[in-house]
Amino acid sequence: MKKSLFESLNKDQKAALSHTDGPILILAGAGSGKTRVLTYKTAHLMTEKKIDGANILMVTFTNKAASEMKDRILKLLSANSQQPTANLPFAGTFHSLCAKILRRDGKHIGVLPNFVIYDEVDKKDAMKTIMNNKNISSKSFNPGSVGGSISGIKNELISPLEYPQYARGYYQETVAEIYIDYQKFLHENGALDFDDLLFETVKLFAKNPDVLSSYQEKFRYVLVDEYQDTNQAQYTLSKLFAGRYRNITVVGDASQSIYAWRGANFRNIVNFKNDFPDVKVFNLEQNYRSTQKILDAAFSVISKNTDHPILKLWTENEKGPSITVYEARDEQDEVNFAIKEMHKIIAEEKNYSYSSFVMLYRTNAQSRTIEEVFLHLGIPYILVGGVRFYERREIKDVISYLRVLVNPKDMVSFKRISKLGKKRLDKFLEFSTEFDISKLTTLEILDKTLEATDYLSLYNKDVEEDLARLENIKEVRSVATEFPAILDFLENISLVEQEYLPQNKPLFSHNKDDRKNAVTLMTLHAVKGLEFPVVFMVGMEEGLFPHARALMDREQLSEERRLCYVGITRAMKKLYITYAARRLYFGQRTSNIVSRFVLDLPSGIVESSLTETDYF
DNA sequence: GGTCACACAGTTTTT
DNA sequence: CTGTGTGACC
Repeated sequence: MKKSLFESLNKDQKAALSHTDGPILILAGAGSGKTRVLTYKTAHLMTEKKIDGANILMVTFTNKAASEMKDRILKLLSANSQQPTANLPFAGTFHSLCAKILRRDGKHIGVLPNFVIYDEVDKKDAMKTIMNNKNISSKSFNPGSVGGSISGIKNELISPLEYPQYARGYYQETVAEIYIDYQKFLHENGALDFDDLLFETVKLFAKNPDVLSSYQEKFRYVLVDEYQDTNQAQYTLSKLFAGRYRNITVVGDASQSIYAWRGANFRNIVNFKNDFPDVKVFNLEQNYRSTQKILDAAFSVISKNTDHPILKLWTENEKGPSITVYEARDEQDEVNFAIKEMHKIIAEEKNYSYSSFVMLYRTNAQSRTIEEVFLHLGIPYILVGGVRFYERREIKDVISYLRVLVNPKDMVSFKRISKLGKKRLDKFLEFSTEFDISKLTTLEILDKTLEATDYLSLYNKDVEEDLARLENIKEVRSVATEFPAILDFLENISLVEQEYLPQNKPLFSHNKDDRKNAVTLMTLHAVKGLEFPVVFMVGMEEGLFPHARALMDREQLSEERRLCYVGITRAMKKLYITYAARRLYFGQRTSNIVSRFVLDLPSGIVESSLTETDYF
């Protein structure tokens, strides 16, 4: 590696990446240059150690993170004036990796290469069908929560045959029965759900040591990002991949584990040394993102957790302004206050615009009031979250037609298109025999389907809501051009959430420049991995954050605290914390007391906004 | 097969 | 408050 590249890293970062072989644990604090170390390490492996990129596996938790990694590695390699390398490392999520493995080798365990991937909506539909067949009322058993339970069981790698021995009580025993039928149903439909992608791959490896062996040979170097958020299945897969060469680097921070409710277990990172006793551990504790006061605030909140290790971050950055805490009269006053502060900052400071700000809340339900105030005042914003693009009704409808073309066994999709009208279905079935889809591009198939079924006539251009749906279908068409092979297309839309395109979202302005210049609104979960110059954390009240459901449970409270830590550490320059004395929640006026997390902030770095706010 | 009224529940959501 | 699901009815 070129000296200049190496020199831009600090001592700890250099140490962490120059150790290339054997098990390595990098405890990387918020804003400590984690992605940097991972990408440099990969570049280092390729250029210095002459490792073929094809022998390196990089696993991340989002596709966005994966493509960022790829971009940055490519840049590093070309900056290092390497010949354009033929092989770049595989960088992707566990799910996309497993989908690829199963398409190739799933046949050994009865997984056919044209399987479809069921998302949460499909899963719920499947669950309803099964529960109906079993005469289980969806009143006493909510299909969504049964699905969630089964997901948890699968992530623990417990099969339908094994689960009954763990099931306790009526609910779990019923889940055990549904689980058996659900797996059978998926199999009959040629479908896998997200959890199956992982579990089936583990099974494939368990039953076919030679297949496992071929992947172990291929992936001689394994790097796993966000290791604190791995579940049992992902943890097992990591160990399997690294089982032969033991060149495994895991990166993460227990304090940022916020997906326990989804099976993530931060103990996987805490106990990594039990799995690999000869592990080399590196701590990255220098923070490049935030002011000292923000780090102090974050530390004072997270240090109340005693169930996991906590990194003590430090920075060479300035101390910065105090944390502003504001008690609003109600939820509208809260947002008005935030906007007033934004305007002050924009007016007084250079280089600040609406896009410098993010407003973070605990629950999506809170976003509506916030949006209303933004709309009312005409402030541009981008709302991240809500209904996922590919789970929107019109998208699911259109995709279902395509899925049935590819996999006629898929009854969930078939049922869905059946509900779109008898005539439409007949025309579709007639049309489906007329073409050989293997000879057509995705876009051609899509357009022919839309034409044959006259699907678009369901919507009326003059109705605003319908117009948005038509726009969304247009967006699917543009994705279709990117993936001319129908199987690739279907896999992509299953595994890759569409970017948040402002035009899908209620936006104040239709002017292109204004779109970029917008305040971001999102949940605390969604902000992980991002940073903003100014962060507003709103609704800091007991019952909202920490959420009411977490109040009675130590572990859940600990996770809420980590979530708060994640929120605080997103801020680069200035942090605002607000709560409302009274708020409208589910149509009820409630008054909550201030969040314990606010009370945990050290008084020396906090100022109440009743006084003049202190800027930069 | 489609529509309407009513009841009811309502964290977070990388894939 | 509001989105979703259910059951009754045309």
